[in-house]
Amino acid sequence: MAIELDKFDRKILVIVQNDARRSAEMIGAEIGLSASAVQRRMSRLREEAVITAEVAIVNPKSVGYPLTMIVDIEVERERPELMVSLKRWIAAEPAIQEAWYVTGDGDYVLIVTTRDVEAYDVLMQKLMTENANVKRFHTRVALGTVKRGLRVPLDELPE
Amino acid sequence: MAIELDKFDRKILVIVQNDARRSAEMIGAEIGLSASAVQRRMSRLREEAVITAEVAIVNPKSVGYPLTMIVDIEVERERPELMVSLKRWIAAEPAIQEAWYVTGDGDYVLIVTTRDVEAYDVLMQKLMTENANVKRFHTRVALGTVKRGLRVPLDELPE
DNA sequence: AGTGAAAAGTATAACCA
DNA sequence: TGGTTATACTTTTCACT
Repeated sequence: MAIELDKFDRKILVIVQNDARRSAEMIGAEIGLSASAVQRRMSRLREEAVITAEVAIVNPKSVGYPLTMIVDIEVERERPELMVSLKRWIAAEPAIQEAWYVTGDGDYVLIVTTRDVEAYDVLMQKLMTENANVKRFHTRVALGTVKRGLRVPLDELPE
Repeated sequence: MAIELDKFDRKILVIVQNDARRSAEMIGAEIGLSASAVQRRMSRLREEAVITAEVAIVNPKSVGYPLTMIVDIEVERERPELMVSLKRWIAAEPAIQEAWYVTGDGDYVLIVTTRDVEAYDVLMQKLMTENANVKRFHTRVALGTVKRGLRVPLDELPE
């Protein structure tokens, strides 16, 4: 699963994790490589799915999605087929931004964003109705976002 | 805070939230607008910080960061100045990808990624030592990632 | 692998409707 | 605002080290 990355690859990743619009020429000047070498490495990183996507980050508040909830879900693990369909349900629901299956008693942690509490209530009722294995859930509302990102801390690596 | 976005803006955002490499021409063809109209809207969206960044998403596993932890932190709220420095500490720590201040008894929720459990232990010891107001923390390890992203569900909007 | 240069594709900005 | 055109960049591809 881990792919061989040299110093240059890691430096490129550190840069494009912050700004994917940087031209290969600029990146090359920064790390000491020609533009075409940077381009070739970028295609390889995309090819090997080290870079899985290049996306625009939208400010939720400026488009009317100010609410973020951290939701703990307790699930009955007895029926594996229901677990599979729950995962599909989560994956298909746009309001659920992130979801992990975590240590503990059959728990999932969800990050959910909605326009208001009503929309959140509707969503969670739908979740309970359409997934019989969800026993209960516990909601925490984000009062403030300290940090948000998916950046992998490559700059911390030795060398 | 909320900015006026018409149907075209929202369609553009839906597309670039998934793929920021799409050319304005392709986007225009998809939504029925000329390339330059799309470009102009894109610059406006960047200008007004509706789009806050365009970034490459790196697969943590392929670069040797397989561990994700969901960490609940309990904080003494008595001294506000310590709260401020805790927030700064979190913001400055690259291993902490996300952090929210949430409802409950002075709690933060953190999403942390590290190379191994040792690195995680070191990090959390450092957190406790350098932030006197952190009373205790509780760790859940992500056994599986169902979904990961920062996509705002604009496609759900009326019209 | 890396470099450098030509060809193809994109973005940016000025102008008209 | 949206569309069109001209110019400047950027990426892509290819020949060579």
